[in-house]
Amino acid sequence: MSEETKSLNFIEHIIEEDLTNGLSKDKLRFRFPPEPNGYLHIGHTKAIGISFGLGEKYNAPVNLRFDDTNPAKEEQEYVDAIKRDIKWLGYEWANELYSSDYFITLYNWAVQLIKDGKAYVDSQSSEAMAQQKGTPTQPGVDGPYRNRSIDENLDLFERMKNGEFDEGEHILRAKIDMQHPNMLMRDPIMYRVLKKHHHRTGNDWCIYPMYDWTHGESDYIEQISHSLCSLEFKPHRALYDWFKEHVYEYASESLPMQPKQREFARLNLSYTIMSKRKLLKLVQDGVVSGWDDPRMPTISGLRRRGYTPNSIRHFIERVGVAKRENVIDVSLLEFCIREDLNKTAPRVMAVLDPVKLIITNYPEDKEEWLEAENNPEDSTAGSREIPFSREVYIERADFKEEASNKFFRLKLGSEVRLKNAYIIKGENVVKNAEGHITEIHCTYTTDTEKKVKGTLHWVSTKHAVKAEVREYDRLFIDEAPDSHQDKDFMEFVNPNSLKIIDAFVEPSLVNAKIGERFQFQRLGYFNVDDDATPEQLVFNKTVGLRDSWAKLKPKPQQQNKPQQPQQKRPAIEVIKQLGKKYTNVPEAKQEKSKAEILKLAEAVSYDDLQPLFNTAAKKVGTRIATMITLGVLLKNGQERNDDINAFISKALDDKNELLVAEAKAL
RNA sequence: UGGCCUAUGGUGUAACUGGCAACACAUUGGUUUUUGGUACCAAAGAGUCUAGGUUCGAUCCCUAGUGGGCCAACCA
Repeated sequence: MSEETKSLNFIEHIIEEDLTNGLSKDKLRFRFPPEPNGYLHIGHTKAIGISFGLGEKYNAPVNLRFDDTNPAKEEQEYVDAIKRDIKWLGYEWANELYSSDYFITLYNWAVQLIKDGKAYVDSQSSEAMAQQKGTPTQPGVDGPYRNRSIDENLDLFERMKNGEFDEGEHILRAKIDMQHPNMLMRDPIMYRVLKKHHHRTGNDWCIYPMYDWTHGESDYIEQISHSLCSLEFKPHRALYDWFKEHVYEYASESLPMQPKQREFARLNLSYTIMSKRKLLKLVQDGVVSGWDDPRMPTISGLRRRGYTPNSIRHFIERVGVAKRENVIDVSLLEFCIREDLNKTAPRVMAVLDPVKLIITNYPEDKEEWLEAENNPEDSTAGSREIPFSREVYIERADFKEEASNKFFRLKLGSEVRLKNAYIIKGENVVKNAEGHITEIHCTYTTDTEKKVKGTLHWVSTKHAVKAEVREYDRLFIDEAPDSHQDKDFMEFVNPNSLKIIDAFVEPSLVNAKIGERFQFQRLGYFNVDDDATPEQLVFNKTVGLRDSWAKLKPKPQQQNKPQQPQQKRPAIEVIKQLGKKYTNVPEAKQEKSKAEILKLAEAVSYDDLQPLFNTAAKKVGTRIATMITLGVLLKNGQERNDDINAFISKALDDKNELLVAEAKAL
């Protein structure tokens, strides 16, 4: 197989460069470092996909490291959920590790740093420290404890560790530079006292290391080669390196690899929020049923909704990796799940909004079991039998008493196919007192060969199985609910994001098991929800099918709008465009461009052209095109004026021969 | 009154580090079809934020401007 040379993203470029500069391939090592304080969401899958994807690409180990340095927020429940979600996505970590595993090493290094005069104990209030820290635009000032003696620092720090102080009394900070333009370098905090129970270390510790001190050193201990994180950590890099370089002095023999932190832009999805804190609020306020509510952008939510690991991995691949802020349209995610399910999901029939259809010339007591293909995309999927009888349900939207011939479905007097069954013809309707259609009467023919425009799905009323179908709409009505300074994201919650439908499904579905995915033909993809029981089927609508009919429908109302004729671009614009590349293209194309410009020039007025006389000297191509166009205008009777003469004479002095030649021609 | 990052069709990402701006989604036509699905074919859509500079040649390198983002938690 010829490996297709896929273009590399900027991180892969960095790795390739390191490799060519002598980094041995077997030294490559990555990590995914979640804090166990919430559930993983679709945004995390980007980070997961990048690090684990790199691991797969280079056959390098990827550690799963729980960044568990804040016992106030972290729980075992989240650890378990995160592991389950990553496994479900199909990734394997080399080692399951915890930052808390390194508490003792970190502590010893911190003591070394104190001994080297690189860290000190500060005993002020957090307010006082914030004061001294300055602002992004104003430098900070040194605090009163900054020059404590090493011995005092050592003593205080040990007593902090021993639990002699309350929270907030003392902290340990690195001694860097209170005037540094990067605020993170203004003597950042390394340790704080926290008398909390930790989900792994219990009550062993009452001082806990901060992120910056822990994260880079954990990377270093694990000998991670490339530490990838999102853009907001860019300012942390200076500190990451500062700590790393100092610790390297203590451990370079046993730990020779110095990790590199590199940052990429995180994923944003339209109509979605990605903040753990805000997702937690949706759960706590009961807006959704839990972290795994099918409307949630969490991995567990997507899983329950019916998304496949494959579809999510493809999505992440397509999203790409770069450094600029981005908003991905949800339609890409939907495309990815349809793409996957189209190939794999068995087709079945279900009617969500039923109306009874009676085939008057079909015997009342007759029933037939007709063969139905399970998946036209998969020849190995086989077929099943579905029952047919005189009375079936069809979708209410599939019938109109009369309609234009754009309507391919059932109407009175015309024919349509019942999928996998017969061709029927609409004869008449029965309505109740309110004029609501209660029955559609039709006749059938066994000639199934003939061509008809439409095909309907159906379920035999006698054999139909009741099922609950949950149809979801986006959770937020705003494209970026997160991004309004003046409004809370909760204001944009869509009140109608869940619709519960009593539906009829074909009997083959009675034994459908939780998690199984189907295509309800002509409707969309559905999976069996966790709430389903042997007595009550429950389906989630994962995503609808693409529906080009739905797009046609709203048209009649807007028909009156004057048809905007395909606006042709003004000739002068096209000329500018041709000109821009003029000097870069091969001669043959140049001639073609010139011919085109000559033709277009006929449609150009002097007023259009005049502004181009001021084109920057550098833009020779545009000037040539302008010159050619000017030639046409002059030929057609345009009189010479000062502007024209100045433009031509300036061109005559140019270095570019083409331009000079065109100018001479005038 | 600062520092850092960033700017390419509607969206996202490319362009082998300077050589006719490509791919995917979305859009619009068409063909096939017992799913108005799928598949296939085609079209349209940017000349790369602006102004300078270097160069035979700039999306790419340099400078300045402008727009967007991040940075002042004993959070990660």
